[in-house]
Amino acid sequence: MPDYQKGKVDIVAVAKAAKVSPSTVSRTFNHPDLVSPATRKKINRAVQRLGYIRNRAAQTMHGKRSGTIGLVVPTINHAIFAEVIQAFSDSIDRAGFSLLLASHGYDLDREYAMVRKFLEHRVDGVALVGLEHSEATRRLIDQQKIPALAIWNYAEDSELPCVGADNHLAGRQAAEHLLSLGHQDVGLIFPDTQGNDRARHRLTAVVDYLGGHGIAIPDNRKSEAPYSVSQAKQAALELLADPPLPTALLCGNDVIAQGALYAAQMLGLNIPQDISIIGIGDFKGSADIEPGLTTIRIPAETIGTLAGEKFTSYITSDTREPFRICCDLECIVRDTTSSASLERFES
Amino acid sequence: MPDYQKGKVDIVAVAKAAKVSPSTVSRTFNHPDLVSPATRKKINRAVQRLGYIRNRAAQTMHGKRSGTIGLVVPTINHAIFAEVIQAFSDSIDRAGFSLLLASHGYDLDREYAMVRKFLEHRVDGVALVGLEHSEATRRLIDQQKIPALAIWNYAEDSELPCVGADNHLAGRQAAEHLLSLGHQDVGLIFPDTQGNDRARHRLTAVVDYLGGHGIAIPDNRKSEAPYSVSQAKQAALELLADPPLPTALLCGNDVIAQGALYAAQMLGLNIPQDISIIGIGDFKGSADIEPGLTTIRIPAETIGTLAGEKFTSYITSDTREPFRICCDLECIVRDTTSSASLERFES
DNA sequence: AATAGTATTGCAAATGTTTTCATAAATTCG
DNA sequence: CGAATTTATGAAAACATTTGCAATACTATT
Repeated sequence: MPDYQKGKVDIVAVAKAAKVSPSTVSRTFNHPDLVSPATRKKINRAVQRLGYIRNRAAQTMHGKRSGTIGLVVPTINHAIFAEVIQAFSDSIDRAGFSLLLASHGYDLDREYAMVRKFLEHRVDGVALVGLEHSEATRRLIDQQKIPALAIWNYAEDSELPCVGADNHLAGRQAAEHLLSLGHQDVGLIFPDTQGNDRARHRLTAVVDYLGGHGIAIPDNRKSEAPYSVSQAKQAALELLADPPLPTALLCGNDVIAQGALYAAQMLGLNIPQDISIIGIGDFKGSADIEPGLTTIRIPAETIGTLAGEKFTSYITSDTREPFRICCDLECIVRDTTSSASLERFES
Repeated sequence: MPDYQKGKVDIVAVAKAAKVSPSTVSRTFNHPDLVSPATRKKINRAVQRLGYIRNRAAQTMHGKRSGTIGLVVPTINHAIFAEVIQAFSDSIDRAGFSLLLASHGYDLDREYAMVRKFLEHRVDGVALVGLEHSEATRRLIDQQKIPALAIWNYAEDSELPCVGADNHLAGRQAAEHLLSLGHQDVGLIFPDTQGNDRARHRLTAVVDYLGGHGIAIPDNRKSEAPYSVSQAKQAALELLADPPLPTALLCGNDVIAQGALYAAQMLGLNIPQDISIIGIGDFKGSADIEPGLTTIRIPAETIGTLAGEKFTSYITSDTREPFRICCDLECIVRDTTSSASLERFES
């Protein structure tokens, strides 16, 4: 019968039960090769019997790693980051780390607070979304010399190691696709770009690219909506309120595109004949919608997995070679975009 | 100029800088009222200057709470739990706790492993999804006397404190709604109920209720699909392959319902005229789909928030009064269900 | 059989806090 | 003004580990 009875099962209780010294118990865990098989067995039996569980807090105090990595995301709620979080979590779990998660709701001051909180917990590293962070956050990371990682964005000159995609490129590819189909009258739905460099990069790339090809976007073709299907739907409804309709809608991400799609369906428009819609992201579900959403695929799962692998090995290595990994984008053409001339013809 | 230079900024470094003893520094954090305002100011300045950050690992070792709560969910990826995770995270954050998150992919043995991992980190509590857990998990929680919470399900006789909804009831309400519309030929799409008591409770309730009203569900009206839009779409496609079509589809959750909806649209069916579809969950987005999905609303956000509040106060109280909270369901009728007779008539 | 290794174990110091207890300083009151 | 409190601070033990060093017990070698 186990006798895990009254609380306190620590390494010395185990030592006592196995009739060895605490050091030997500790060694059984940390350097099993230094302990004779016989004693090891004794100790393991004692561990079992007492229901002992190692105390990482105590280990951490010793300068050993805490075995935790903090991830701060803008939001957990929406489809946007769920996939990266999942992949990142699984990936670091495989390397023996646990995930501390927090969200800041697109408020960079809260992001700072979260990082600080994680630092109190002595995480072995902090992963943040995007490359734009408050000065305070950057200083903190710098001063505390805590391994940090930027996820989701890529920039060849980023301060932090990063694993992500080039959001400028994502915006440009979306614009390119529309242009290649002959669209000249494009509506834009993007979120507020304040504190959201992903969105900002995409938007400027889109505007620049179209501008570079002689297409200016008048204000009445621009709409702002947060990453919410219902609010995007609303915004799209307004954008499509009075004719002439734009021939295409380019959306800041797939959540917005989904909203736009529903809005168009609600208005009885045929997609893509009456209007083309393109998103960015290729979130889970974008493929399944009817009609399937054309989008620029950002490989969230790959990013999360890779980020986890690279970051954990960065943390555990003693050289700490910085790295920057750019994940490829892909224009996934499904059924929400088609040639502009055709649209004009049919309408 | 700050001199946070060479690593080790601990409480004694601060003490030295402020020319007080470490005890006083500690007290400034934990019992500010016991230290004179003047010294407090000196200390705070030193803290600032050195960039000191408290070490919770060391505190934890002292028997103080670690300030972390572990949450183990089946999956982060899908819409299903994203909302609860977000709400729970925010809620415990407000109470000063940090969230350790892990997922087990509907594998209860992995759930056990995750709980164990969290225990090593000396979390102040573990929250699990659902009431069904492996014997090992239950024993672990029991032996370690760790505060535990079941989220998402409610049962009046649950072993663990719980905050959630009654999934039997959810299933019955869905069936009731369909029956009240006169549907007699109902197709079911549910996930594997192995290790998923939510789904199992819903399914048995549906079958029982319909059975109790003389409606048996033949095997060819039953289909299994995991919580994935695309796979559910596939399953629905098969279920709707050969006539006669059922007049309604009752789906295990909204993700599946969404897949079913897309499948029906793909087959050119009119919804709800040709076929009614009802989901369970009312996930973010279900309201926005076209047509809006009829579903049984499980108030995820409320559950997450409430769970966080109740659990943190449970943990911090010394009495530890167990609690069980049942959150109300609501049948949200949108545009994917309508009367069966009408359907027959139109077809 | 004595010597030199090598494999195994234990001792004790160190890690960064918190807290109890004791002490010193400041305040109140008669 | 001196005694009795009250307030503010410090010293040291405790928390659960890990690890460098020293000690002991083997094994192999000649």
